[in-house]
Amino acid sequence: MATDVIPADASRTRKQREWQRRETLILDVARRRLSESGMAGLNMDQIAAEIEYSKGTVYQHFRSKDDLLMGLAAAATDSRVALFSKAATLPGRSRERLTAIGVSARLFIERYPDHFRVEQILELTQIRDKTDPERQRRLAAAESRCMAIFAGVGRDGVAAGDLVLPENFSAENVAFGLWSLCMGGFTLVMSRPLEELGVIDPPGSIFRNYHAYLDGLGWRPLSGEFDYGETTARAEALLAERPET
Amino acid sequence: MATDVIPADASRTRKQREWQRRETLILDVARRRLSESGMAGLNMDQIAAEIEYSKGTVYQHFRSKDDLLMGLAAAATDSRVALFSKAATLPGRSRERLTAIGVSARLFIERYPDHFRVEQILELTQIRDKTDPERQRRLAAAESRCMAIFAGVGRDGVAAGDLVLPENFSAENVAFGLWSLCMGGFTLVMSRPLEELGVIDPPGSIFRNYHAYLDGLGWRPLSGEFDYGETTARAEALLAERPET
DNA sequence: TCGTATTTTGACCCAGCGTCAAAATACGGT
DNA sequence: ACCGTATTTTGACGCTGGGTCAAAATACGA
Repeated sequence: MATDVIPADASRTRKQREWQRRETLILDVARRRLSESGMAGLNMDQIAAEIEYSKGTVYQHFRSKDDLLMGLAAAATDSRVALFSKAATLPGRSRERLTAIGVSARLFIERYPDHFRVEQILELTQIRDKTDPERQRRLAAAESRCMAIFAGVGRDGVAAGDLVLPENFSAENVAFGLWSLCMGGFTLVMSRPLEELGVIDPPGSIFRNYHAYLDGLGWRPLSGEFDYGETTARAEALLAERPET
Repeated sequence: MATDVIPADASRTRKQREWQRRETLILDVARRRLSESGMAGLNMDQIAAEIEYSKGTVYQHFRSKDDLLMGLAAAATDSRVALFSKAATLPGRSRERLTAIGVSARLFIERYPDHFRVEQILELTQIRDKTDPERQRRLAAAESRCMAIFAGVGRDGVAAGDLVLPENFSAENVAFGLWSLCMGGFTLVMSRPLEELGVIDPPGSIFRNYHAYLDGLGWRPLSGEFDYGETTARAEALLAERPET
């Protein structure tokens, strides 16, 4: 009976595929719960029930609840990196590409609000222990890639003479500034009723702040001498493709 | 025997004082634990043990663990407001006072790192329910005061002709930008090894980013035409007084 | 068909939050 | 000084939810 003899290799991969599918399933369920009802709503027993496997099985994928959170963060950062790299391919001047990255930061939050929530939660929950080192490594690598994308654009700007970096200020420092502005801005927008405090159009304001900062650094062309609205539209078109999770 | 007849009024206040003392004690212990070992290290039983009262007594001050966290946040924001208001009194041009506020944001983190940690944790932990409405009100009021301080400086800047606000952009929007920059910046500094990612002198970079942003808005005098180093030194001197908790 | 390796299961342990009836204490009146 | 009432404090207890592990189920090869 040759039919029931499945090559060990194929069997292995089929199993691996199923395992992978299940891991994704766990992450999806966890992400939804976390985003819907916060940390309080994330419960290992419920996750197990929802995916129709036992708790022990969940614990074979993730060694602890924290590790599961870390898994969510890694997935989130991966999708962010995907969006960023795409944005950085926008044809045009360095600051236009930077604009595209800014747009992608906004799109990231619009498209994957759950991922952003997770990133935020991880931001301030000192986890690190009790989590799989491999997952930690993956997260760090993804962050590193984000930085590298920025730094690349920055170097191009310097090379083209559009940007002159101050002393002791690298392209990564600029990235740090923009990152602070976006992260801080979106965090505040999501956690507080800013309109009530007198802030007009907070989300739009983030974009404006982004450009004000770049203007302040003297990154040419300045927003007064260029139509970044058009650039934004092009970036949105570029990033509209492939709307998958 | 008139001596054992203590006026009801005095008795009441003595009790109130003791109660207040105990509340402060609880908050101090909780803050230290939280800052030292994160959420995992914050434990109602241990707090009770450490202050040498029973758990029930702790629960008379705070209706839940979340409520205790909210209490910590309120205390943190209060001390921030104190620092901000002081900073806003620096004599000089509007942007100098803004510089002083920036300095106070840094000092806040240096002086009360525990408070900052707490604010961060609260930032992303959806609590609100299960907490005393009065405490919520107090927290919102303190945030509102921070905004008001900024907005006041902004209005002065506009009045003096040092700042021209774009359309649909209020002084509060500027505050929002600076707030994002500082909060995001300090959060990143505290949570990640930025040097490893290529960022030179992250804390100093926050200050530079702050001024780059203000330059971008065209808030005069621009950093190229004024010695804000001197302003910073003055602000530090002003804020050095009264180093109490 | 059977024995071994692997995977899955869920009962179980325990930490920790929040409750509440009982104990302790304070206080006012006699 | 004594007692009764009001207030405060206590800690045992209930219960939820994270994490473990021996036993059951399943897969696989001979």
